[in-house]
Amino acid sequence: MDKLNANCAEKLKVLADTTRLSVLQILMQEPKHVGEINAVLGLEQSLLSHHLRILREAGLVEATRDGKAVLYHFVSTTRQKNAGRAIDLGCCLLSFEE
Amino acid sequence: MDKLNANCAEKLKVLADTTRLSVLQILMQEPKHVGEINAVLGLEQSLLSHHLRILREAGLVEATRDGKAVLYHFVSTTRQKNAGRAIDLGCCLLSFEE
DNA sequence: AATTGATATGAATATCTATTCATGATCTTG
DNA sequence: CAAGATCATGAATAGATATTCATATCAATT
Repeated sequence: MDKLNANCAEKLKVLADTTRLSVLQILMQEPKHVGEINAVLGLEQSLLSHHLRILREAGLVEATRDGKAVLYHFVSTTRQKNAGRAIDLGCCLLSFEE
Repeated sequence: MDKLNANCAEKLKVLADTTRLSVLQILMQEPKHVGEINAVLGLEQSLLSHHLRILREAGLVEATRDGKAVLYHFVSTTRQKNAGRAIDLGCCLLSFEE
């Protein structure tokens, strides 16, 4: 029961960041290259890269090579199909729809 | 749009902690005194108190004096009435039901 | 194969958050 | 009202996370 919470907290930490939320919002609309994402956010190149890694390791986004660029897309799970604009953390479901 | 995310991230940070999740779980069942909460969690007295303040300031719990003890209860919002075992952050809804 | 473009990685640092410790406040009871 | 019980607060520290900077990787192009 405490271990479950630790796991859940860990996943929430991934989302509890302005930059990562912005990235997710962007990718929830459509897949984008790193450069395109940063055209919107205007961050230090490496900083965005670090945040993308965190999102990747959390399984929230996936990357595929596309020429010299890399294309990122939001990973939607089965549970999300029923749940509109939401993010499935396994432990809980974060829904943004009003 | 970035400010909204900043606000949302701030609220998620409150939840992104093992101890605070545990406290919320406990209080979602029924109101409890600080001592009762700590009978379950077994933390340093002041540490629990610090976490309770964070939850209070986020509007997730409320405290009322009860003799020399203090009774805490989970604050449920209207939006939650439709949403079973969930936490309303204003910016988004966290649901724990499976 | 050398150069350029696009992204990732690692180490160093800065910033924030959790934890502890000592102390203060509030209520009850003898 | 002094003492004990319960909880809160503040300052100090430890620990974690974000940010920067320099460098590495990988693919395309010349």
